[in-house]
Amino acid sequence: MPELPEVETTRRGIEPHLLGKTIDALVVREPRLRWPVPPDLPAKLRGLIVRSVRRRGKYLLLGTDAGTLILHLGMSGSLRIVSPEAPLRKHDHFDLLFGYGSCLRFHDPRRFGCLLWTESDPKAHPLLASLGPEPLEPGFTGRYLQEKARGRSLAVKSFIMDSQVVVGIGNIYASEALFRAGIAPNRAAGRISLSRYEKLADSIRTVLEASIEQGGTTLRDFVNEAGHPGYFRQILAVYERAGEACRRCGSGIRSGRLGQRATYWCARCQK
DNA sequence: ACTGGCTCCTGAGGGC
DNA sequence: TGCCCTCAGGAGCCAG
Repeated sequence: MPELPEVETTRRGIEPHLLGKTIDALVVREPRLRWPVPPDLPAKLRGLIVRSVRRRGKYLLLGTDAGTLILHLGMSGSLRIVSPEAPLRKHDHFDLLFGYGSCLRFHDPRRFGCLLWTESDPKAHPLLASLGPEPLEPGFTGRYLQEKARGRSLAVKSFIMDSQVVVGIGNIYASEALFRAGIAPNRAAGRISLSRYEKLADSIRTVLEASIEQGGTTLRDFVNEAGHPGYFRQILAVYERAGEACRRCGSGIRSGRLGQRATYWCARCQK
């Protein structure tokens, strides 16, 4: 399930195949994604050159001279570079075809992903306008987190999964980062000290960077642009390890639900 | 202003 | 072998 590391892995994988390339066609087989793919999009894209392949949070942004494609992988989406003749699988919802005979193919069984288009500054698009800072960029600090959490009673895990607080942290990395920071997931966000928030900001950076290095985490669906899985799963500390021994203290990893989400933690290491 | 709950969707896995 | 149920989750949306 794509979180920031999986989207960044995808971005890095597809970028060299797309930069400077001309879009020949967009072929939409299933427009019913999270939001419908605009019906006039194929006509708009034909002949445009991809000038940039960027990421904002979990959104991929393909920049052209006329506008920007906004793409989200939802929770089961993946993008692969394939030959246009590659056999179609179920749930291959659209192809972006390039003049040199290559194809960016979107696959998404649950259709929570999206493909949208904006001709204005993408930062001003409603989906992107209220996003919080990037966790791997300088504005993201423990002080920022503590400031943002002031007076708030919700659980710290839900707090760091809120894209208006910080982007890119989904259910897997929220549990992992809290374990590394030694903070219990249900602790009220507004009642955590500055020094512990500094440790949490560090843990978030560390866990995201480590996962990007491993090519992301593959639990069920995620594959990179070449169709290969990511390997971060092998070093997950708590996620989907209920009942197994904590790698740090040996006691059993707990699991439960918090804000309708599966949550994993070590009761001895996290307070 | 916050917070928690619901919703979209399909496939996997468990129980019987 | 097959059916039914539950769960997985990103994030917008809405009610309280």
